[in-house]
Formats: sequence, structure tokens, C-alpha cells
Amino acid sequence: MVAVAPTEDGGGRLLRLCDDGTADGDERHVADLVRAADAVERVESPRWLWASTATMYPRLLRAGVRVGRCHDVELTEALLLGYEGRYGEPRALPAIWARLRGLPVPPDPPAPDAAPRDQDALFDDLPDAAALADPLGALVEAYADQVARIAAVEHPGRFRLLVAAESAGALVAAEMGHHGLPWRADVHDELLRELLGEPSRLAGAPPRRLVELVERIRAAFGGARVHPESPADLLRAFSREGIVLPSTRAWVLRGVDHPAVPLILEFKELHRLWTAHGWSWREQWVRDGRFNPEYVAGGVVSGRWATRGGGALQIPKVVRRAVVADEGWTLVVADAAQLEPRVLAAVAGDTGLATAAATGDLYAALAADAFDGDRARAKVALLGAMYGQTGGAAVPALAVLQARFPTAWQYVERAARTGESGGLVRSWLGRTCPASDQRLSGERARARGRFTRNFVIQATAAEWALILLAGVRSRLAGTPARLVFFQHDEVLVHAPVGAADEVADAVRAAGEQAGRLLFGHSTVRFPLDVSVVRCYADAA
DNA sequence: TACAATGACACA
DNA sequence: TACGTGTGTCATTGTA
Repeated sequence: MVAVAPTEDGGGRLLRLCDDGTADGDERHVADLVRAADAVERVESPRWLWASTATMYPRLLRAGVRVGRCHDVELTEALLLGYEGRYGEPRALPAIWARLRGLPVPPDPPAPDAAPRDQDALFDDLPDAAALADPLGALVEAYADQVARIAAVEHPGRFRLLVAAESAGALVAAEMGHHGLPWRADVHDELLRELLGEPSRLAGAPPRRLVELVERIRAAFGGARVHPESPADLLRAFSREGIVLPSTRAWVLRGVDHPAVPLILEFKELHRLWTAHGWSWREQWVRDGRFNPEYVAGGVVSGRWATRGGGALQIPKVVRRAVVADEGWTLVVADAAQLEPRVLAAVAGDTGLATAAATGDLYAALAADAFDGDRARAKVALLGAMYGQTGGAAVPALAVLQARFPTAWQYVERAARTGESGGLVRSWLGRTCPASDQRLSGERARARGRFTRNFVIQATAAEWALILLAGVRSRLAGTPARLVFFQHDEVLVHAPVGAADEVADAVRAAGEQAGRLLFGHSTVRFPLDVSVVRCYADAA
């Protein structure tokens, strides 16, 4: 392992370490960090120890340097603080962040009733001068501390896998952001014109079809000046016609008998396309045939990724027509089928559910076993159990689930009760939900119960996906194929046409390995639907 | 005028 | 078919 800390002059300091964090050689200073890292990577491809992949790696990527493995101290620290129930501590993360960058540690905020402090006490509080000047020392110290804390968790082996997956995920996130998703601006423009009509010559003014729809909506309201993009205005317009609505949500409007309703629904859909993924979106986010969002690994408490800008994780299905492989290239699209119920079967160790999850269609197997072959009811029951549904027609189906798969049922119920009473729940590998800030009661307690019930599943599903991603990445290393998109349970690889089958096999193999790494010899399978397409919209 | 809260809806 | 989890983004509306 090689620890690396950048210095302000573009150089950096390197130190070879053993796995427990003890030094294995002398520290050396290099004038050009990027070149030095490249050389070290080529010769020995070590695991890199650094403060933050998100701040270090893009710089290397811009210089054409790719690394194989790393340990990301900040992401690991967030995982450990969460595990220890300290995530909300105001100073915990900022403190380590500052020390790793050689900055002064922010002081504790003074307690509201504290007596004024004397000079000596202030002096005691000053950051250690050596630590201040020594980010590399702080890094090595933080790593050794993390190694010891990981050894103390309930399942250290699982937690080490989590740390490795989180760090690998951060590498993938930086690489995907750097590489970008192939995006045909001309195809995007064509489909926008098709759906929205001619764009206005006036910047910021709506395209033709939206203008027409507004006119027809006004006509349906007897010529009143209605602004359909304003929910409050729409509510007023309906109430003038004697129709009082709780909101203007699409599913509320669908139950309303009024000539304006179908027009409003169409307007909403197109208006959203125009504002969220229209021409100005394209101008802002698409450059040289690539959409380059910034992925934030570990950005969601459940371990799912977030993105900053561009709404990369909410690309509407119609817009996926603009995602087209380069000439001579192809897209390998793989998504995990029924990932969350399969995760439930595996983590709960419910043998009946695991038997159903050993097949390609979990819902169908479950239906055959317990729901008289009614696949839709089986699906509703399972989703209801994972999301905490309490009412509606799912209730009888939930009762069947409870009676026939008590182990799985109890697993999610226990997570819900722990959450309601303010406790912490963990994913399979040890990612921990945020602590409750106060004692809860009533609806707020129940809401936290629904959250923790879902957390144990969603966070474990995110772990499976992260391990899949890491597996795909390492199998593609040294080939021209690139991971270009990842969305919770779906990955896209941009590959030369001739390599498509090989890449598809690699993705499937990574999926099988992810299941084994997480759950050993569980009978639960995690099949991937893989398709090889020119255009993302054509994926099955 | 700037920012925060809200409503709505896209994705998994 | 009924609204239960997690997000990000935009427009509107309310407040400082």
C-alpha cells in the first residue's frame, strides 16, 4: 500500500505502508505527483491510501492516469462514524477533513452556558503543530485508527468488504464522470421538436406545443387567464368551476371529469420535459457528444449514489433515445432483475423465499407457492412488506406473506420496530442508518419505522450493486470498454462492437461474484438482464 | 432582491 | 387499480 498526500506546489509526499498502517520504508517527496503516481501504478499497482478519491482522482484522470485500487479515508470515516452512531456529531468529519489537508481543526462550538475560558485552556485547544504541517502523517494515523476500529465491529470481514466496495465505487464514479455518457445532441433536438414542437425564438419562452396547450386549457376554462404551470392558479381555476381539489397532482386530476384535465396532464408532462431535459439542459450539460454529470459515491444515506447537476439519475425514458453509442461501438445495458426482494430473501435467510429467489422470476415462483399463481398479488405483497405499506388492497396479500414467510416478515418488522423506538439498523455489510435526533412518537415514529424497514433492504441492494460495479470495472481493466452509466441497479458499458459478447459475459460473471461475495453459498440468485444495443432506449 | 419552503414529478 | 422507501431539479410562492 502507498499513502499519498498532495502538496500545494503540485508535488506530493509518498510513503509505503503495511496493511496495518505501519510504515514500510522512508517517506519521499516528489515534485510532480501525477507522474510519480503513474510510475508507481505501472510498476506495482498498489492499493493507494488517500484522503479523498473525489478530490485526488479527477486530477490523475485528466492526465490519463488510471489506478486499480484505493482506500478512501473520508468515505471510510463516514461509514465508521455511522456504525458508531456518531455520524451526526458536528465536528467528527470536519475535524479529520481539516487534519488531512493540513488545515486548522475547527474549534468546538462553545456550550451555551459555559463559563468564559482562560488563556491556558485556549492554548490547550490549539491544533497540534506537527499534525497541522503533516497531512501525510495525519493520513497514516487516520488509516491505522480506522483499521483498529474496523476490527472492533461485529462483522469485521463484511465491513472490510464494504470499505473496499465504497472505495472502488468512488474510483468508478470519478472515471464515469470523466468519461461521460455518449449523447447525440442532434437526436435529442429531433425528439424535443417532435414532442414539444418548434422552439421559440425568444430565449426562455415556451415552444409551440406548450403555447397551444395553454390556449386550449384557457378555452376549456371559459377563456380565463390560467397559468397551468402554477398549481395554485390551477386550483383556483377548478374551484371557480365548482371543483375543489386537494392538489393538482396527476393522479388526483385523473379522477376529475373536466374537459381541461387531459390537456393539463399533457401540458405537465411536456412542460417538465422542456424545463428539466430540454434545450437549455442540453446546452449546459452536453459537450462534444458526452453528458458529464458529477457522480457522488456515498451521497445517499442508504449508500446509493447521488449526482450533482444534470439530474443524471432521473433521465426520463423518452430522452434515452439520445443516448447512442459511437460509430463502431455499442452499449451493453445490464440491470438486476427484482434486486430488492432477492436481497430480502438473502439477508433474512428465509428458506422459502430463498427458494423462490433461486429462480429467474421471483414473483412468479412466489405466486405459485403461496398466491394461487397470482403474480401481481405476490409482487404487491412483497413490495408492501419492504416499503411498510399498511393500508389498501395489499393488506390480505401481506397477511399471506406473514403466514407463509415468517422469517422474512420478521426481518423487516424488527427493522421497523427498531427504527420506531429510535434505534439504529444496519445493512448486511454494516452501513448504518442515521441516528434519530430525538425521541419520536406517533406518525413521526412510524415514518422512521418505514425508513429503517426499507433501509436494511435498500442499503444492502446498494452494496450488491457497488460490488457488481467494482467487479465489472476490474474485468474491463486494460480493454477499451468503459463504464459510462450507473443507476442504482443498472449499468451501461460503452464497448467496441466486436467486444460486446465478451463484455456481456464479464458483466454476468461480476453479478454472480457479487452475490457470492455478499452472501456466500446462499441459494438466492441475482440474475441480470443484459442487452446489447446501439441506443439506450432500445434496451429491454 | 435573495433565499427558503413547497409542490410536482422524473428515476430506482 | 389504491401512495409505502430513497433521491434531484425546476417553478412558484412566501418571507426577510
